[in-house]
Amino acid sequence: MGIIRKTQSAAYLLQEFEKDSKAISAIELVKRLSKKINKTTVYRLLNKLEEDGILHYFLDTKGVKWFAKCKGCSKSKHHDIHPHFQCTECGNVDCIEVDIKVPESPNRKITNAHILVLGQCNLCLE
Amino acid sequence: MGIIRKTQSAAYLLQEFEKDSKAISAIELVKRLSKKINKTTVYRLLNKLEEDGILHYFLDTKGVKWFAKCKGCSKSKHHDIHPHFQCTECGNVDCIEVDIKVPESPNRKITNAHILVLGQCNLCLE
DNA sequence: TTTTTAATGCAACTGGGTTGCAAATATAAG
DNA sequence: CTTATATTTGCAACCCAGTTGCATTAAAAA
Repeated sequence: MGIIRKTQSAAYLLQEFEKDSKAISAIELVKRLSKKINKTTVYRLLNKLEEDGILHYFLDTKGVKWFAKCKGCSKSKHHDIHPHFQCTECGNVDCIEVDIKVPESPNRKITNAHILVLGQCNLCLE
Repeated sequence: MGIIRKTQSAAYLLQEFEKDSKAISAIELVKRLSKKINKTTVYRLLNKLEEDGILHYFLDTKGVKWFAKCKGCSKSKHHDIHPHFQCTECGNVDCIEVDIKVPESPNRKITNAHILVLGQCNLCLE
């Protein structure tokens, strides 16, 4: 897999990530694009863009997939091991641009970590 | 909800967590107990035990639920904010008994964190 | 015991995500 | 520009972890 053709669908999808640089759930994308792109195609594109290092994804507390633009990732390796924040009130998700030190653990070889931070976002705090 | 009756089903379920103190996926529990307890009941018991602070749960990389015994949690509050480790080869999951400092983040009130550490376990390293 | 109330089993459902396959579309070849 | 080739797309049907409604059963209270 990999290397995407310049198709209409791919353009529409990437456009959504240009608007604002926030994370978007797959479900939300399927809804937003439902008039232009088929659900199946949205999921296939998302997976392909992830493989190519254009997007990265993670799961929220419900196990739902969220996608966001990568910064400095390549097809061969994702460098996006940053934490993600989800607001427990409004459900919005952001990337937290912080380098994190993956916990050490004896007798194990640790290669990655998924960190989801929960709380209230600035909008919901007021 | 809360406060469980001493039923056969609950006893069978808790017995599984006595055997070894590892985390067990809901799917695995449903399988193991399929001859004694109905799938629906397993899920209902798990949720109830979680509410009561007997078990805690978290999601793995696929969004599947895993449960493990709590240590020092109460009905009113879970204290299990420790990381969990999942082996990318065999899929087994363990609790990592380490206190972690939840990342700070400006303009947000952070209350919790889900940390899933990935890598190879001691058995799969050999 | 009998009554009350919570727990259970069953079948049907939910919903995020995937698959098979034929039709459409982008790119390469001529 | 036209045709050939290969990737994408849409559709419908499917997968499967987890949930819900409801009648039945089994704890615990009276």
